[in-house]
Amino acid sequence: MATLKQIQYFQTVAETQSIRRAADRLAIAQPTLSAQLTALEKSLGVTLFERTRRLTQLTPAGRQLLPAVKQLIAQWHEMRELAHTLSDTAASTHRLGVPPTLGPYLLPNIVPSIHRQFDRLKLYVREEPPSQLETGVVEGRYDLALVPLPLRSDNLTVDVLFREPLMLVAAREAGLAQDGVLQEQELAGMSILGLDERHQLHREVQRICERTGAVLNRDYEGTSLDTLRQMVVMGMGVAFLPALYIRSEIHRPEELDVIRIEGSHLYREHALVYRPGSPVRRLYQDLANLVRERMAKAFADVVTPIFDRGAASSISRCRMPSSR
Amino acid sequence: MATLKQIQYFQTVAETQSIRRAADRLAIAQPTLSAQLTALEKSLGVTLFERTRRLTQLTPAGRQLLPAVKQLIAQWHEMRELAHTLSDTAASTHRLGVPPTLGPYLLPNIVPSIHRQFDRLKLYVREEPPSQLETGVVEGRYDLALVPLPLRSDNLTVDVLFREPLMLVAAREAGLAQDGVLQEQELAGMSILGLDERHQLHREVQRICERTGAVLNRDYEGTSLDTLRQMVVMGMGVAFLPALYIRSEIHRPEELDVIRIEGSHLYREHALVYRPGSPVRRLYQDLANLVRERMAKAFADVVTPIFDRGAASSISRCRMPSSR
DNA sequence: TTTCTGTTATAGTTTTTATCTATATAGAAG
DNA sequence: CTTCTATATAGATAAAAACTATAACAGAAA
Repeated sequence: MATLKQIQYFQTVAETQSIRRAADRLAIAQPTLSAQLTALEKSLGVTLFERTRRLTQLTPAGRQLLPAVKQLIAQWHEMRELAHTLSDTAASTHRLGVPPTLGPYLLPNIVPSIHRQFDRLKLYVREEPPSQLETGVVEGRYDLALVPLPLRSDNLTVDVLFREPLMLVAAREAGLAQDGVLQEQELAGMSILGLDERHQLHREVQRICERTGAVLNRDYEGTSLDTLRQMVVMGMGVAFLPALYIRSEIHRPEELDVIRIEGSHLYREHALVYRPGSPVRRLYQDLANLVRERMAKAFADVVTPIFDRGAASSISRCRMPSSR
Repeated sequence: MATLKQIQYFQTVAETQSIRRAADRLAIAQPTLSAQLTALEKSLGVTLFERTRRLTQLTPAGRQLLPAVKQLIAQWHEMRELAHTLSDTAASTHRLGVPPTLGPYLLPNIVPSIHRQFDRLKLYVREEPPSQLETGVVEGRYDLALVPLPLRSDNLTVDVLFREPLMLVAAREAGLAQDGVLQEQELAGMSILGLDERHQLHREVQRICERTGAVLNRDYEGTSLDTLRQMVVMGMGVAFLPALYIRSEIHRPEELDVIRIEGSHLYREHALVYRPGSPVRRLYQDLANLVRERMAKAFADVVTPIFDRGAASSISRCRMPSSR
């Protein structure tokens, strides 16, 4: 099988019309070049050069092969250049999965600062339910994903990002919000609207209801946060909505009351996950930090960035792969 | 420097998502493949694969490099195929030089039968004065050329093709042609029109004039055979024209008398020349034979093919290069 | 847990091949 | 006829690509 070297030799000899000069230019010995040319001719089954004492020029066949050779080498240089660009890991396209209840409300604030810091990094973003995101990362359909905790899979690296409160939202006329705050106990018996059970948020709200004595209304379930909000506006009940959603989408406070619940565990936690073996995990850690910092700056009033449980202790049941 | 092999390995591993399976498909040992992949990654400066126990899949960078890799390999196969086609020497394009006083009148009869016998051979034909044809072949601007003898250069292989009579042409009203034949002695004192001195034919006619005592009229010289013919038609004198030209172009015998001269050396000889080192000289010998045979069939009444002085003894002052 | 299985990585060896130096050979030029 | 220059050949060396055997390790199964 021929080599790229041999093909480059071919081109150089064709250009210089001399094995000797080509050898000089290529910084190899002349007999080496002679031998490699012969080897290439043999492997292609064509005599490429007519060697005379005065000069070495292309045969008709060699002449017609030359354009293809040049193209091949050009292609090769192009590929090397692309590889060089990509050698900065932050220059490739990474496939990021996000859950539908977070992505649209978080990314618009995050992506610009990612591009500011990693100017050649590109993101290919898709939305899917968190469980599919996890398997997606494990199976390699994604390079990394934003997912709510806890995780199902135990073979992913987890960088916890931040804690996002779940706020109670009620129609204005319900008159629940005397001062915008309720005690956790006051939730008991309330009828809570939720998303359908394929969403992770369904389970989170369910957990809260169990603990506080509220009742999850399963007669009407939303298929997205927006429909859930509509259901609340229409007076069908109250609902827990993520703080980032509220911050992004609820622009008309006259319609809805947003109520903070005094108590614990009324939040969800989001993490960035990726395969422990990923050669660019370092980049992903940087991305996670970037997200945390960005949250601290832009959403300090809304979410709680989690730094301490970051890079060091974030790997669940999974030893650090030996670095090569 | 990377090799085409390594790039092919890359593609196979990307396709099979497994070093083991790729090694099987490539019929090499698995450690070899591992090593070659590592070598390629090192030479490109990019980690291409994320190796896990379960499978081996592309990194983001590797994923983006894959299309370039596929293109490179496709290009390579294309080139191999072209080389294979060209390995039949009769499938390439050969640059043929012809003199203006022969090419237009010979080639239309020759080229079709060349294509009949060598159906994939292509000719790139250019017209130039014989002396430039010779240097053109020596310097590699042509692969082969049709030239009149004798040659200036002594480092070309010469396949003599045929002998072409020069016929005397006179205006009808001159009344020279009692029976279409003249004795050589009768030329003495005649005023002969010729081409300008850059043409080989000028010298040939000059030689004839010197021997027969005819006078070469240098007041009016033609720049092509056609203008020479016009000069004869207009009654400016008589001229020697090559038999093949007459056969091709003189369709109106009422205007001109074509007279054969009884005597010797009233002809020119044409040969096919090429560099002795040409790797396809065998093909050129075949072409020469084809021309001779074609002349014997189509122009037996006009020219004399020369077979005996062909392949064997045609090399003037030039030993046969040692075949490799 | 332990064992088994399948995958990649490493070690050590052999074979192949790319490269070098030195020299032969043969046109071309003086 | 000699010298110069270009390519080819020979023999030796170094590089690399290949193999076998085995280690390391994750995941599945016992």
